[in-house]
Amino acid sequence: MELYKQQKVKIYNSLSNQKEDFVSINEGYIGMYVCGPTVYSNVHLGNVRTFMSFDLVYRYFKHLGYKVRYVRNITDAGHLENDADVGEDRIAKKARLEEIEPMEVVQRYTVDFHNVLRKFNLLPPNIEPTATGHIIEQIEIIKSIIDNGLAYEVNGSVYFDVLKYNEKEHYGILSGRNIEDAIHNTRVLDGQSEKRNPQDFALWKKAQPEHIMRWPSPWSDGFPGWHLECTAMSTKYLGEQFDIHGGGMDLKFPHHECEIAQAQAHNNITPVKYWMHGNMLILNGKKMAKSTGNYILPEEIITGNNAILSKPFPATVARFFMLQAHYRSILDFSNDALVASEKGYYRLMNAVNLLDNIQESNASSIDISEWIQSCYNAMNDDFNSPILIANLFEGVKTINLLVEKKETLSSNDLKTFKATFNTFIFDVLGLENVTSTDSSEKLSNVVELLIDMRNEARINKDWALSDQIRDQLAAAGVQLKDGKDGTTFAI
RNA sequence: GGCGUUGUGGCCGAGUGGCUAGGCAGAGCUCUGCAAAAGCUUGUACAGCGGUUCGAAUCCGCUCGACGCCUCCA
Repeated sequence: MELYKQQKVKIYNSLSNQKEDFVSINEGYIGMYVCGPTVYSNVHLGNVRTFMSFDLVYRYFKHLGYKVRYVRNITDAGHLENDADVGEDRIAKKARLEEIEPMEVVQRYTVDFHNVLRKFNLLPPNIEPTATGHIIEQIEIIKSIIDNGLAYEVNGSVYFDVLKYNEKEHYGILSGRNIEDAIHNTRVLDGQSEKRNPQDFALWKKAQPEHIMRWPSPWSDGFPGWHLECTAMSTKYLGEQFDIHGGGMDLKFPHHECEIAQAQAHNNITPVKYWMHGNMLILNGKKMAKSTGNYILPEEIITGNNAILSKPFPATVARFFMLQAHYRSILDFSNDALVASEKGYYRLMNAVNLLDNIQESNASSIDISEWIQSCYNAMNDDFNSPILIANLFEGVKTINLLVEKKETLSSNDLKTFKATFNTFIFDVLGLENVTSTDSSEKLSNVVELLIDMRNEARINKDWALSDQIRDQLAAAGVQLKDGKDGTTFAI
């Protein structure tokens, strides 16, 4: 029997602001859409956190035996710098500044994005569509919305009529706003706006003559509005209504609100059953954002090449750090927190490495089924990875007791225990087992030699010499670890 | 100003109306020639003020603070 029939997941649905039992539209299948990056610059660590949160969701559903279609888009057109009325396209701007083709910008940062996510061990989505690859689909949706009387054309641009839509539907259903308040709070500043109301948003924008990113349409040579691509691509690959839509908290309004309105205006059905929003990664008490310069690049974690870092960290340690917080909580990034996580991470991996040293017994002295279910319970409760990790550390204690033969497991129990421990750490959390000793072989040989010399000195009870070797190695940054089975070292 | 989230012990970070989160650091113990490492054990907490309750850090109200969105951002 599939695991998902035994393990019932609850998801916090942003639409209802409460945890709901997850029931997929088609049993055994899940359609999931996550808003991807706008590829106009390098992704920062905050971006990575959001995608990692949904990587966790994807991995867990797969583990439960669901057949998941995971779609995550690449925004390579239409994302304006300012509001949908006046700003410059982010990618076009970057291309202008660097004097390269917009598609070169897109290519460069798409490749970077993939490289970064691979380093952090995120699984690729099943479909990764681009906005520019779906211009026709977007135009068709605009036509449909115009036909339904919920969009209007002005000077070659098409806008969504939010007020008209709001007469029958609730614009603001996701973000808990109502349009009347918004109208009262809107600053009326640009008199030359083509929009009937400031809340209206662009579905199609006519391109200025100098604008090089342009496609033909019934209204003008131009480009699609940012919100539209997600509606077009999610509808195309997941259907008019699908299970899960995810993204960063900052996309809730207006982006996801607009998606709901567009899809409803187009198909007359609300597009998404469960909306999920990952929270922000903050740095220096402020949101990480490229636009403010308050950010850290994923690469800088790995190289240590950032002023706030005391040293480099393996990517998987950063992953572990982020998974120690729940995806809906704001997470505060700092060097100290990362250092603390790293120590915990190595303790966890040390236990993983000890698993093979455990010997099976005739009978079990502990009940592992309860522990296993507690791991599932953690994940079933809105993907609570911090609780799962706490349970895994309970498992670490158990492993140490088993190694010391203070507890015992039968052959079957041991097999199940090992499999569960490994599955949650590597398949579900997506951690990788790296060793802290990544020194070169030469250095390793030299240290081994010194260890041999020290051990000889110790046999001769020449403590002065043995301590000198140990302490001077320590001063050089090489730490000796005397164990029962000999001496090892760490750098 | 509006909408929303949030305020937990030295630090990071979970959580529930009454029962230990967990990690790091600290302390004690085991091991060791000493030390380190490793393992085991362990203390300090729920912003403030009211209210509901037999009982609240957990529910409600107010105050103060922080953050996000309200123009683009994962």
